[in-house]
Amino acid sequence: MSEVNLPIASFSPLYEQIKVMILASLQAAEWLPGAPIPSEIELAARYAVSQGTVRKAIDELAAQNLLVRRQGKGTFVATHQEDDWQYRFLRLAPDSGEKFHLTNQFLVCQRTKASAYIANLLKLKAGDPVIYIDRIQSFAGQPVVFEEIWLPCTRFKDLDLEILNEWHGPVYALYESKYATHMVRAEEKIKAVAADEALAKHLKLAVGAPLLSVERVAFTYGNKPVEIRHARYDTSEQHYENKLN
Amino acid sequence: MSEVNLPIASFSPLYEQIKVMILASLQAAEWLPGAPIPSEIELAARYAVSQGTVRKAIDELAAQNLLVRRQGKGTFVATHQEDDWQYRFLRLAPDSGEKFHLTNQFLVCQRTKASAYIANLLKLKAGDPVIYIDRIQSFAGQPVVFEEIWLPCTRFKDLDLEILNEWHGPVYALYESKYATHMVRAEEKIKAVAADEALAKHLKLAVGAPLLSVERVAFTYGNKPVEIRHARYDTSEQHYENKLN
DNA sequence: CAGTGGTCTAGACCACTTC
DNA sequence: AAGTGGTCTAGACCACTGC
Repeated sequence: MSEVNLPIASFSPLYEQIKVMILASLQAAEWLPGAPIPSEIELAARYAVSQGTVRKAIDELAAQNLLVRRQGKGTFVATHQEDDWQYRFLRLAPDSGEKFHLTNQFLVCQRTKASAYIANLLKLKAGDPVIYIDRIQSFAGQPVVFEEIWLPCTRFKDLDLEILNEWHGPVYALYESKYATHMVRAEEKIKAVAADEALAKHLKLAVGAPLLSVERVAFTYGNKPVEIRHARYDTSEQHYENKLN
Repeated sequence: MSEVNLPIASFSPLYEQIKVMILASLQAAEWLPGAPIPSEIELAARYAVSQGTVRKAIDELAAQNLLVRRQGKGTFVATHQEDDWQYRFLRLAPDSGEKFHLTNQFLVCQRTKASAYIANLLKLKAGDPVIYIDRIQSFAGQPVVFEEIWLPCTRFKDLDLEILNEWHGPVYALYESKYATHMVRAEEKIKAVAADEALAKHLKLAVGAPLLSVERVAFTYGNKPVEIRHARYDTSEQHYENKLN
């Protein structure tokens, strides 16, 4: 009867607490994407723990792709602006195996009110203002992707068609450099659907042609959803790749 | 001019060498799926390194899902026979969110010669003997998945329809318990296709209905491909889920 | 209670980058 | 040469499991 009960939250090792503090600094934009964070020795001093404990915390954050370690240089905040991260979330690849350069064409960028469905995914209220975007991506002149994007207006205040069409590079790099929003992870739900008239026209296919429907919710720091995408891929000459571990 | 040149393979830390040795023991079936490997202290003694070095090696193998750590109990060889791993590679989920119990019906299990395509994926020669399997998986009485499977005859000598239909549980658990073959990872290529007559009949859909085509290559230890699957999913009431990190 | 994995430390030294 | 991350060690102690 001398035991302590209710060990509900039980036990949190030091390095977990340090992960939380580093995450807080990332979320507070104390260290920006692409910039180095303090060295392990400095962080160990700041948090009054050993270097090994800081290492373990950083190791786990690096495994989640939030930080990037570079031996001899330092540890950096992950960014979508680096060459090797440009297409980090793109799983579409040409069947031929050649390298894939998609060109962007933005068609629409307008303010609307969020439907109940979109509001729910973005954790807004139905009717809250959102930005709605349409784009087509082409490969070797052929339209391959038709994509709809929804963003909360609050975070992407002045975004418009001109900004989009003048931007060269991944959209997630634009979000980072102009809207201080770094995408950390995403979830996709995939179905096969038949092209309706509008889709068939955009992708230059027959009505009824099978398309891959990919719905994505993308999250920033703190598991905050900030972008919804609904893409349709023409998979006649390309495919969606996935690795299972 | 006194420097050594050609540091091509450069440097391999101790824990990497230990990973290689542990992998060798796994591949040699010295420790079987589900069984515990020796304790960290034993391994440290065996390899004449510190416990910390063994820990790092095991940590990385556990991160790749080759080993499973259980505090207080030991470290175990990963297996598809555990409850929580039953559907480790299944990414299909019902839209409703309810839990997904698929029932299996095997239609065909016969010996053939590998086509050039299949042989290439399995790293065999065209014409080498393979087993060809058809199955249908149903959810709540509705057929949802039609799947073709190719296996090298050498590894799955006596596999037949009776064995398949008497087996209750995941196919990968069968491979483990009867054919000493543990699947480590897989790669999938996904497209949208239209149902042909045969598919439409199997899945009780109209000809031309959009289906998700999922081609999988599954690998055992040593990156050896040992199974090809070509599935077609009816995604009208379910979807393929993926997480991007 | 003994045995397992898990945490944390302090210190030595190595590998890589930059100046 | 100085600064960074990376490896390795030895030892103390904690948390969890099962006998």
